[in-house]
Amino acid sequence: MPDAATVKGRATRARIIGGAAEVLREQGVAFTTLDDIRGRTGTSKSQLFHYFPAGKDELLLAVARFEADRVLEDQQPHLGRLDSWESWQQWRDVVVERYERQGDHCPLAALFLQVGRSHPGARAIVSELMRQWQQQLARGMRALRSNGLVSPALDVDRAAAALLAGIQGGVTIMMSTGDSTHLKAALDTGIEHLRASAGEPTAT
Amino acid sequence: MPDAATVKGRATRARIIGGAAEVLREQGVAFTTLDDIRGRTGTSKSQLFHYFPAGKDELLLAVARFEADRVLEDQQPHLGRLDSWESWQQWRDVVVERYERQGDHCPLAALFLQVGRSHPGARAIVSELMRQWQQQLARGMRALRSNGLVSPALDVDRAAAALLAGIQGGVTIMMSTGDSTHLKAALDTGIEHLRASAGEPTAT
DNA sequence: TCCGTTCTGGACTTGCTGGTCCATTTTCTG
DNA sequence: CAGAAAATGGACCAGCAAGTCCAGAACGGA
Repeated sequence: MPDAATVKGRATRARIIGGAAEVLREQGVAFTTLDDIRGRTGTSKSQLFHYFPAGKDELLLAVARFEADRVLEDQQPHLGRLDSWESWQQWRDVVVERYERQGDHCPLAALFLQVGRSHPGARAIVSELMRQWQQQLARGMRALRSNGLVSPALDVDRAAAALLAGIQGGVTIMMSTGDSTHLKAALDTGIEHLRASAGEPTAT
Repeated sequence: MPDAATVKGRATRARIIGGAAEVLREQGVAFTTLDDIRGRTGTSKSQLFHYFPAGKDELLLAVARFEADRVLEDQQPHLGRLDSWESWQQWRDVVVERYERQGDHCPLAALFLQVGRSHPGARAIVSELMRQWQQQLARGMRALRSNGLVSPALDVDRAAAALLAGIQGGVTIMMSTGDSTHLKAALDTGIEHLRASAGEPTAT
């Protein structure tokens, strides 16, 4: 898997992935050529194919992995410590801020569509990301439950799945409309749903 | 706007759009060429450019419009009559069924990414669809409120935005993972949230 | 220092695909 | 029926972008 046998080689490979990620965010997958990536990363055609022998698809997949890793990292440390209402709120703010900054680009979605469902590796990346994300949300909900902040009857896994869906959809809609209202609504309503499950009255 | 001056012309144009929509669903935008569309629709190159002078982008945009129109239509008449818990449930089932049938293709998302944010018309289509969809959900919630089924304090617009986000995200996740769990969770949790706002106890 | 491996540069090929063009047929109008 | 306008067929073009190739430079181990 480590496609470089040398320190220098690994550095180049990393530079290619990072640079490609930049270009892809700026131009979108559909409008990015290998030459664009070559230009940005200061590499030559042969380097691209040296590190990604299978060509463009392999490179795109590597970028997808790279981006997927960032997604959860960017939400830390908050996502890992969802054990109080304050920490949920902080996490919520970080998510909103992160995606508002990202604007109307979702590198992952684009990458996925380009590489295609046919490719075995593409699905795995997204599936794994979603699994981990949901798992962390569920863990936070269980922490709340341990602290007696939400009802023991709450179906944690379903609530986590719903919240995750809301986030994804909020981001999707923001990409299309440029408006983060839906993302915020999904997050706030989701958290509110947790609060309500504790019987705590909800202030709108 | 009506780019055809003749009955025959309009028919051909419609055939092109419909056929293109099929091909795009099957192969994905990234892998569909004008020749594929030409083959499927039994037309010639000159016809394609006769009805869509601006070329491929214009055609894709027309298909996007076509697909967007179907989205809400497919949810009728349920989406228009969300005035009882039963009707909400029916609508929910229709949505799940529709997207499970559609499988892992979201023509709109793909189209949008391909045509690009740059294109002025692309955003408008999606924005308008989201606006209408959310509006219908909100109307349904107001109907519930009129019938005393949900709390008057419910922030209808926010709840509708959150529910819509959940649906979008559920579909997105399903496209990536092939699993409709998240979509169902989002729908069920959203409806449950409405129910809870009425003070009605929630069965899990 | 020497030799094999890795890394790099960049010219070149090749196939595809969007788009053009014009001749021909069909349809509408009066 | 005649002439114009619309619709159609399909050959052709041009550019682009992915991928190939090989020569040469840098590097690492003995």
